[in-house]
Amino acid sequence: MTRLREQVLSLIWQSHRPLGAYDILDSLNADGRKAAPPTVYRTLDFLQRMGLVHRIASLNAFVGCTQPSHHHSGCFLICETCHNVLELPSSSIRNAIEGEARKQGFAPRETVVEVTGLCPACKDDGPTNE
Amino acid sequence: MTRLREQVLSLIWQSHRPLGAYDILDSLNADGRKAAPPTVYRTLDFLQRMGLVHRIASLNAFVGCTQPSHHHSGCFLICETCHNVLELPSSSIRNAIEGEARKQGFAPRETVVEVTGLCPACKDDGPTNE
DNA sequence: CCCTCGAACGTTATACTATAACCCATGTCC
DNA sequence: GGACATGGGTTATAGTATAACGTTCGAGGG
Ligand SMILES: [Zn+2]
Ligand SMILES: [Zn+2]
Ligand SMILES: [Zn+2]
Ligand SMILES: [Zn+2]
Repeated sequence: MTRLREQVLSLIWQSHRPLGAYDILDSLNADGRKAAPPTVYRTLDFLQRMGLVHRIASLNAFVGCTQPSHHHSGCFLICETCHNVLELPSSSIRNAIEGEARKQGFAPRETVVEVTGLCPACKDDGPTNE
Repeated sequence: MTRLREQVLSLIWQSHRPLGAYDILDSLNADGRKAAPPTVYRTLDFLQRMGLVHRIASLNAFVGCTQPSHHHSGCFLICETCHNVLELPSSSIRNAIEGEARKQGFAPRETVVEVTGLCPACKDDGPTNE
């Protein structure tokens, strides 16, 4: 864990929404570091390999993992209004999906599950607040 | 259904792999049409709204739907070697996921399920053929 | 018939996301 | 000290997507 990696991880943890790579880049540069895109993407790759960060494919953005203890593909509920993301403990869902895949003779390696919709707060608050 | 839309849909159907928007763009232009990116993206938006085409978020690419009769989010098995994609009839999986989401008070609208791995053919053929 | 309106598409420019390729500094092992 | 691996800076470029505006054409109403 280097200073750069800590810095990026901390940015991701402090935001409760997914961060784009260029958001992170801007924060780093605002913070005095002289970074360019490859720096950020390399760091994100590392954090993903460590299981500390997930990429949200449908948003091109990155979130901290809430169960970094073991490697896993995540399962995410993404609010379209407030943009908060909830990571579900996904093992049962993933098992179901990968079971279905194996039934087709397919050997799963990585599974993306991303549900977009409205979180409890935004669902109840009606269409008033964006 | 206009000529352009038919043309794009036919390109997508003829390819058994996901096509990138710029692949489609190149095909159109090779075919005499003078198209630019917005033309392609607009057409793809339309075809998605019609339920004829799905976007694969983890590939930034588009595939034809195999059950265009009713609107649905797809559930895809994506081979990392041959790049073929199989769309599963996903209702049971989607129900499970969306049930889990509702348990959290979340109102699901769209669900992305994308499994990458090896298809039956590539799994058995070993690492020989790319 | 002429007018209005909206849909489809062309056109230009630009934003956003990600990677290639190369360099140098530092640390470890022999 | 030399060989090698890792981290990260630097420059350039590739790949994906949208904003904003203009033109054409056809449907429907006066
Ligand atoms: Zn996680
Ligand atoms: Zn919300
Ligand atoms: Zn489908
Ligand atoms: Zn395959």
